Amino acid sequence: MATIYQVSEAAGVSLATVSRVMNGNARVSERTRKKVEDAMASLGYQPNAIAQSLASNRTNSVGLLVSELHGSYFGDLMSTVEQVLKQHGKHVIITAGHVDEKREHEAIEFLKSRRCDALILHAEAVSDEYLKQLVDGNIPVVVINRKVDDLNDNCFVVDNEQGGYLATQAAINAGHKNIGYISGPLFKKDASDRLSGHKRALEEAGIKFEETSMFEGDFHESAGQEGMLHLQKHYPKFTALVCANDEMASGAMTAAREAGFDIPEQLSIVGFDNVLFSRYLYPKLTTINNPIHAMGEMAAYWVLQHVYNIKSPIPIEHLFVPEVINRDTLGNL
Amino acid sequence: MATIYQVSEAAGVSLATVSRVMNGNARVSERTRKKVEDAMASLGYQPNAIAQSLASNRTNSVGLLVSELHGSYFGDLMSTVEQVLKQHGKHVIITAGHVDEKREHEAIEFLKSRRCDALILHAEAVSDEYLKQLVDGNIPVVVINRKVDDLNDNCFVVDNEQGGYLATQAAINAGHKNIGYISGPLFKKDASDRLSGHKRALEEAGIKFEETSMFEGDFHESAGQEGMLHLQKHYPKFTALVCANDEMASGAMTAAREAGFDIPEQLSIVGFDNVLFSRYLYPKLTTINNPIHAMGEMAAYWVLQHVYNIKSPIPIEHLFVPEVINRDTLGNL
DNA sequence: AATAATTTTGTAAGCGCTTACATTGAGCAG
DNA sequence: CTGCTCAATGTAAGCGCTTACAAAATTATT
Repeated sequence: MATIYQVSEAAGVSLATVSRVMNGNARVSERTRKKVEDAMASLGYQPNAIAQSLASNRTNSVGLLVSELHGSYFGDLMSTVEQVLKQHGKHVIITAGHVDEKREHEAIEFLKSRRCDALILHAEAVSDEYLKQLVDGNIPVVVINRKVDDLNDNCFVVDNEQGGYLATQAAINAGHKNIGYISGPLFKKDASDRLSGHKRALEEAGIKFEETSMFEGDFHESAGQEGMLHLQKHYPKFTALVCANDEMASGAMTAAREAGFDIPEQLSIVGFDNVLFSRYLYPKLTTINNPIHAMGEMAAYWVLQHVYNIKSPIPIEHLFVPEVINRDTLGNL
Repeated sequence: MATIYQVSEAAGVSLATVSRVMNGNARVSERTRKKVEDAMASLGYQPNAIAQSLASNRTNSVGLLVSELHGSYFGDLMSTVEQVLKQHGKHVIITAGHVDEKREHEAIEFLKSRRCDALILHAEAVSDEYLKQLVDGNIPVVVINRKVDDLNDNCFVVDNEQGGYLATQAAINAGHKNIGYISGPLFKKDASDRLSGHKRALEEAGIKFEETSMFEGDFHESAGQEGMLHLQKHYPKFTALVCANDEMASGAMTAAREAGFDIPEQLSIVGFDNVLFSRYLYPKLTTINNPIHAMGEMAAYWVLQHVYNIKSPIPIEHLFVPEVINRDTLGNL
């Protein structure tokens, strides 16, 4: 592997000059530039990014923490962030935190030890306190899908309460009065926000929220099935079911079908997130769009602007609005 | 950010000693180890991985190239590889090649410039020649899901021909004689292998392969819909449809439903890959398991063994066998 | 106690770059 | 032709570590 030294020798110039043509940040005469480029080409020279980083204190890479490396939600997020940053010559280092405090913490430490120029975090398990410390530290940090008090400028979130409201409102508008709800784990902010929205829509329509109409799941598919079973038992009069995410909606659909319900004729279902596979479902799932794509994009632009001084082509916004995606699982009563 | 120098000062020892306790590879007396560890803790010292890499010529990270960062197939692959490597303290740097020669090439160069200790590639667009060169170079490389001549020891592949054979055989065993086939793009080795398997099963059953029974798609969902339309027109007698991947099978299912077919009563469908969402489909897709999980695991173990001298807990194998996953879209005639 | 063997620790030379500063040399006004 | 300016290039220090080798401290051997 050729080094800059060999290039400088082959080109008959100094190290510094080679470095200059590589980085293009200082003036170099046309003639020497040519000599250096030729030398590079003939040696097949490839700069050592590690050495560059050490010397310049810049890695040109931003760390991205996601909860999982699979699943359409995170796939979307990773794809988007990578695409935007790569366009500007920056690279993404991805790690997974698996919604576990220790592992998230380790993943973040890893990114820091890797000297990422910035961090984009979808952190669910670490404490607000830790995140605040991080932001106060010497590395720029943005947080996706989580609102931390006093950290508004670093957070990009969808209005989960409004999303929950819209989902339930859609069901109400379709004439439903008895609406079951399968929630996410309520210790998670997004889950409890969505539930609040659900309750607000109910209240606004003059419908009383009944404890038995709700099941607290864990956002996984199986919780949808359990929830469906639970509701059939404890709240049998429901004609519509709002689920706090698409995975659980899918589970509920399977369970509903097994129980002999026609969807949406006998049971309407509304999901949340609008992940990619929601269109593969049959019938196609009516859901709430969680603009993860837009959030990822925005986070990437924030980093470009704040860390690399590349002006964002779109104004930086922090709160994203959800919207109803009408498909086939919500029927009129 | 504290450096090793500050730690050494605080602990009253030399740089070298601090480095030794960090790496645990040389003997250090219990007393000084303690002193150093205390100093580290009180300074909140975090080693600079960049500097470590430069000095040791080891990054403890392996590069992973996938075609896309989204999609269940790659999600699975990334997840698996990361999990295995992380268990052994190694990290994964993920890049996407987007099935484009130039971008794959750039992605690989990036990983090399990052001085990854090894590369795990799901490379679809670069040439065999390039891969051979890479393997001959000074960085260990393994290739997933692609068989390159003379590179058997570095390739991990599923037996696509056999998979294609099994898919069609399953349909034949269910009594079907007129079987449509939606292929992947035939310039891709896996697509043409699957088709060969399809033909072998047909031949074995004494069924003549008809050109009109096949449609060449591009592995995307839309190709499934197009293929379905094409077959209805040119090969209307088909009672079963084998698709070269699950995405296209999903598209075909949608088109079939729109055309009024009951699945599997009027039309049977068999997919290929067994990606995660195939179980979300309705009816649940009968498909061929593509052991991407096992391949990713194996590739990771290969790297651990060959690069880091960590013995693999399972014997290294290079050819993986596909198998039929019986679900609900294949019916008896 | 003296010496050898061994363990523990320190010294210093890099790893491959970037960059502040110094030097060189060309161009130009006077 | 001299002196000055400014663009082009070179020199060398250093980024934060690892590690070969040397030195010192400890333990074992006689």
